[in-house]
Amino acid sequence: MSAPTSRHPTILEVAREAGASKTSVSRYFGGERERLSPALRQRIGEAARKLGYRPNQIARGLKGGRSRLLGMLVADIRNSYSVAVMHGVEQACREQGYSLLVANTGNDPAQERTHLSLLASYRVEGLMINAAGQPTRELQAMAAQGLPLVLVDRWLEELEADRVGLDNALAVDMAIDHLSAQGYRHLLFLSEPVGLASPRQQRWQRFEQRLSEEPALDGERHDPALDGSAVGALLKAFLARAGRPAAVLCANGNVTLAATRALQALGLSLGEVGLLGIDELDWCSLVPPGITTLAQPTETIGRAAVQQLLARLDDGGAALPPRHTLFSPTLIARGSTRLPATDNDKETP
Amino acid sequence: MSAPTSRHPTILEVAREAGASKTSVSRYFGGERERLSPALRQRIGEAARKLGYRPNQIARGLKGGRSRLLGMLVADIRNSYSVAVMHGVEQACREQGYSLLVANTGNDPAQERTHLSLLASYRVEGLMINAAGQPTRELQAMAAQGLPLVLVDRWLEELEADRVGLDNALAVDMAIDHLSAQGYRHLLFLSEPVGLASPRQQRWQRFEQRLSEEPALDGERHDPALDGSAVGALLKAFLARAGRPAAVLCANGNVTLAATRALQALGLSLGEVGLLGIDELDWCSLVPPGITTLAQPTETIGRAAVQQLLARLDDGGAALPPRHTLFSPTLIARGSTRLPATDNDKETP
DNA sequence: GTCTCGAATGGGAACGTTCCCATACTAGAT
DNA sequence: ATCTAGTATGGGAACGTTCCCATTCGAGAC
Repeated sequence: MSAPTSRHPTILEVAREAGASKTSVSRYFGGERERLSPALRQRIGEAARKLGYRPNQIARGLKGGRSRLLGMLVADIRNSYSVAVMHGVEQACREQGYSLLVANTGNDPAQERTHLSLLASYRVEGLMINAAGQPTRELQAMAAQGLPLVLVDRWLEELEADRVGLDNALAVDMAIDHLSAQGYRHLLFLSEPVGLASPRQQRWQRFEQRLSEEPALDGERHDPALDGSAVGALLKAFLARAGRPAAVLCANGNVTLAATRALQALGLSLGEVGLLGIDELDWCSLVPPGITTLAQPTETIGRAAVQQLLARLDDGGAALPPRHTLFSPTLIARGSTRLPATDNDKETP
Repeated sequence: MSAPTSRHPTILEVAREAGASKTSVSRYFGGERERLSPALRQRIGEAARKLGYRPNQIARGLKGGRSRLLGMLVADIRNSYSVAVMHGVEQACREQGYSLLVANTGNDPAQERTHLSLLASYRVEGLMINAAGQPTRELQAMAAQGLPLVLVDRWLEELEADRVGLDNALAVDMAIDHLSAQGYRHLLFLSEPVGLASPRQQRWQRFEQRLSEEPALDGERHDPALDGSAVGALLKAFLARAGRPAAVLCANGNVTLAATRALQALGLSLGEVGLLGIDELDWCSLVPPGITTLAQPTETIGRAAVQQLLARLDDGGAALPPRHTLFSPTLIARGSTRLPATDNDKETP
């Protein structure tokens, strides 16, 4: 009542001011300016400017069913990979005239369900999902209602939906090839708990497969919890067991961080024990002698997700089969995968 | 036409299914369940579940004027400080039953204006602003329309609005006190180009003030562009000029990154040349011997912003004076501000 | 038995758009 | 002159809610 809110002007007020009808004003802002006579066009433009009119997206969304909103469900907004992808998504959205409604689930499956229905209630026109858990049922329901869905990075086996992400098998291949070429023979694959997260599963499996194919290499796989001292103990035991030259392949950025910490705590220098991480982080070049990484084209992945969504939106449910778009990582070789020259020939000390 | 979209059920369909009126269903979902008889309540609940009904927020927002949407304008979504604050914002929003519409301006003032009016067109109920440029005019207009505004971290002098952020003077004080206590005498304050960014200005000014008050200390201030080799050259020249023991105070995370790179390139070890950064980053403990930082309570800052916004929303424009909420940083002391024992007494070599 | 009151429920207008359809006018063809 | 087609414009219904205002009904007071 006492609010000093000088209400938003409506289309009707602009029409009155311009001596036109609301239909004409609607056309003016709805991208049909060419249909208006130059005189009317000008009058409307002036009136709108004078009143500070801005079309109400809410009302617009109600009538037309076009909310011009795209939703993105992010497992962990503090994860730099997620943020980088989101950045690409955001840019692409803007370029296409959409806004982005972001929901962060904090890796909590319960939150995930809540947020999913929240996004639905805003009638987003499409949804990008970086799943924390397995909200398959909910997503199937949404897909059945005709909502375009794109799974980003992580996917759900039972869900027939478009997917965008890294070519995980290729990434592991590149990692192993590089480590092998650099002279490392004993490999430790280190992951966060694999669980149901598809990228972790894929990287994990590919590692096993490749190792079984390469007689010159041997290795182990582990997926410890990253908090606590498990990583350090694991590394120590592995190095004792495996001998040299040994290297650690980190399945994602968090693992790289934990492994680097652990190696430092053990007083081991990078390179002498090889270290290669999937995901490039801004500090990887900083820790001497630099950590070798496989960088994901995060921005591209984000843009691809939006593009895929809009393609679905366009073809109006032509029920094309799900499309999977995979991207290749880029190897950034640094000192952490360079064996010290002097140690060249003492294979197993 | 051919779309397999099995339309969202409406309140009317639920009402029909439950043998009730739309008003009752509206009450059921509008948080007035107690007003309904247990029998009716149950029938509506069942009908809604059966049809998979979900209130349409768009329609809801139109009639009631309550979009249940809060907007946040972020200068750079890839900046870990911004993301951390955003995380707090997002959590607080969720807890209060709001959703968050995020707009990233990529530090581009033009984008900023565009996004501001975009957010306005979705009729967000409040706006958190982490400004890239100086959209004072636009913000004044929005504030005049009764839209609650909170400036986060960066603020605009001419704009009378609530502010939430770090106590920058205190941060610089703590930094200088720590460096001084650790035995450093020659200080270099390094910032990104100060320009109009208020936190940079405040830190910059406080540094000058403090230095003029402390005869035991001397120092310089610089704000080079971070790309290119300017930082390295600057550091080298400063160290030659100033003598030892010298330390660098980095005004934010980006600077810390650049300075660390530059010191490494110069072959200088951390600690021998002191390094203290404002903003804690996850790699600061990794670079030997660890980088001393002043951590901001980012999560708290984000939550405070939302809280402030909702407070304004509640008092319905009681025109209270703008409120400024400042938070204290936490010092995390590491090796980069510990002088090597042997160098204790060669003040100026 | 009538009156009053409160609790439970429902009808209808309004929110600010879009979009279908009607109308008015101009110009050229007949 | 009349008809046709096209262009510029406007009126009104609809989108799915909320919220104001009835209406109904039983219980207790008179």
